[in-house]
Amino acid sequence: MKIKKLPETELELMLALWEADKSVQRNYFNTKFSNKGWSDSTILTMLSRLQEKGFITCEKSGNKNIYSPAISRDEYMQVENNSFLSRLHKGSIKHFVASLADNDELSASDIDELEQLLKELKGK
Amino acid sequence: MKIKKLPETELELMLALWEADKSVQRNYFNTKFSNKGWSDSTILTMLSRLQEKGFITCEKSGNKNIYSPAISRDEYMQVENNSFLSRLHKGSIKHFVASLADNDELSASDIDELEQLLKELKGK
DNA sequence: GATTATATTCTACAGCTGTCGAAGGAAAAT
DNA sequence: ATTTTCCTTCGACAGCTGTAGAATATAATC
Repeated sequence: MKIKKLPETELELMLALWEADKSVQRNYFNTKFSNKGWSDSTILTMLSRLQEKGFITCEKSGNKNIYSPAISRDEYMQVENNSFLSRLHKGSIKHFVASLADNDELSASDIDELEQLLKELKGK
Repeated sequence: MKIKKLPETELELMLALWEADKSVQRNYFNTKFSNKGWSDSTILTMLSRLQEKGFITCEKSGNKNIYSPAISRDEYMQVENNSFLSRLHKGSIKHFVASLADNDELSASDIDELEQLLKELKGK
């Protein structure tokens, strides 16, 4: 029952589904990803793979499929967050932020926002 | 000349190579990854793929290969860091930290360390 | 120099991903 | 009831990954 990381395209669909925050039908993805030039088949294949993998459930309404998430965004985020930190930053958020700073990818406003956020978190 | 993300196992080799911080021969990886149970062939295949992809260079010394990185750790980290943030956290480190907090994956000491680091960064 | 031990290169293959077109079934339009 | 239109399910296929045995080249040993 361990959650695995999804390949890129399947993840995009999941993110869209979580964002919808309700059950949707295939068409939702079509419009959402109209820019990608994916054929209906492509989207349906990805959805059925997500289903096999246990990320979504699918029920029929007439001839149409209705999709719902079977795994929550938070559950999945945990997997991705941990995987990222442990693979690349010794499992520590501090190392990650330091890495961003090393590469000049941390702006002054990023720093301010972060400090602000940390202050709030401590308040709890 | 855009750097692409590496698959898991190739990345592990690269990380090891960067860590070595000098040119190494195949044997280095063997000992480093003795726990993985990889055969010599497996390691050599991955190395040759890394070479094709332009991540390392390889020169011969007698019948032995000597490998060196052709892409720096920092360059690569930038790719991974940005990809991670943009794919999953709206491109913002703040959102990422917030996500960790939401999932109770940010300990008090993480927070302290981070604040400390940010303070130092501002000092520059 | 012939034989034995090593290291590398080639070839292979199954499973996963990204992408569909073709085939089949239900709904809508005539 | 028939035709047309949608929608979904079924293959399909090429490229990428993980993994390694077989074949080959090079070095070491007798």
